[in-house]
Amino acid sequence: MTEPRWLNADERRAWLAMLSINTMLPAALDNQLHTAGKVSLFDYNVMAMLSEAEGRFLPMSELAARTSSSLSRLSHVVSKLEKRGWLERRPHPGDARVTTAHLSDDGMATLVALAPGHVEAVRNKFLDALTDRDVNDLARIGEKIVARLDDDHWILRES
Amino acid sequence: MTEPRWLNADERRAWLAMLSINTMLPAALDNQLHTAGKVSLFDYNVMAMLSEAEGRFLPMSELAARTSSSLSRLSHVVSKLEKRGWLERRPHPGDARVTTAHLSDDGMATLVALAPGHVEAVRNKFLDALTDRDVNDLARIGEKIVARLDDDHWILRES
DNA sequence: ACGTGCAACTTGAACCGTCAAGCATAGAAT
DNA sequence: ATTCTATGCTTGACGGTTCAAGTTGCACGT
Repeated sequence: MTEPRWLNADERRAWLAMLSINTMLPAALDNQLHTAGKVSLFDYNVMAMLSEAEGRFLPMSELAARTSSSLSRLSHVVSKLEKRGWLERRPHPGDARVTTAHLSDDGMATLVALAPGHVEAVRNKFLDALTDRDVNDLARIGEKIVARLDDDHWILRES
Repeated sequence: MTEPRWLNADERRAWLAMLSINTMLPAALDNQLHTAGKVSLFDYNVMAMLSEAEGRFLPMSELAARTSSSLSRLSHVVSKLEKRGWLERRPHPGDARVTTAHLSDDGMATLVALAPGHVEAVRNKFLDALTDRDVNDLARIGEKIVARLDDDHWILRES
């Protein structure tokens, strides 16, 4: 039981900024997406990840990994999006335990319609605050943090 | 209606990392705090902000600003913490519209008990991934992003 | 072939956050 | 004085997230 090492000035600045960003940034983007199309940032992301996958489908667990979410959370959301006709669940041919989520044409159309406004918001609320150098530094630092939280997170595989 | 500027490689890396951190980091810290004392990261933060204030109290709106939250969210949480005996609401002497939230001795004791484990988790899940230089860069970049989201956010006042 | 364990989900309940509405007070305008 | 607008906050309903528990199917050892 030793005395904990409290945060120094820079650590505190970094931590408080991170904390504020964590609540304000998703709120701002959620807001834009919700007024543009009654979709949350998470909903959007689920569909975006499917749209980039081969054949526009992924097993639930892979989709959960790519959205950094729990399987439970994902399952609820997929049910919701399925009711709207944007997604479809299908059994996996090779393994009866796995369910694959497929992005429907309607889902793709919705995503395409929402994408420009969303990218604009990402720039407006986030990237436009930064220089090219900042963006590069942030990518490097951000990936280190991701690695710390999950050492084989999918975003670390590509680069 | 011009073609939107899609993200380049570094922008995409920074954005995806930010997105993953936004979901995984609060989850990890929430987890630690919840198993240590049935408290959420937000609950902890509310109490921490009060503990650092003069006299251990703040008006609701100031507390909302310091936790980057809506007044509504804060009000619900303060009610919850009040029921646990950690906080107390009092009317403001000078302005009958404002309510002040006071951290009780019990609340302070709870916070003191939780603090070492929490700081340890912040280091373990976040700061330990970074060099001193990274921490400094992140503080600078993070504050730019915060400024973009709210140009007179309280964390920008001190520095 | 059978049991044991694990992996991939799904579900319902409890909890938390957001949103829209409402209320009381303060301050400004006339 | 009286109205008008803005500020500060609370509340309840709704929808989303988490948590614990349960189901099904695969893989492996015996």
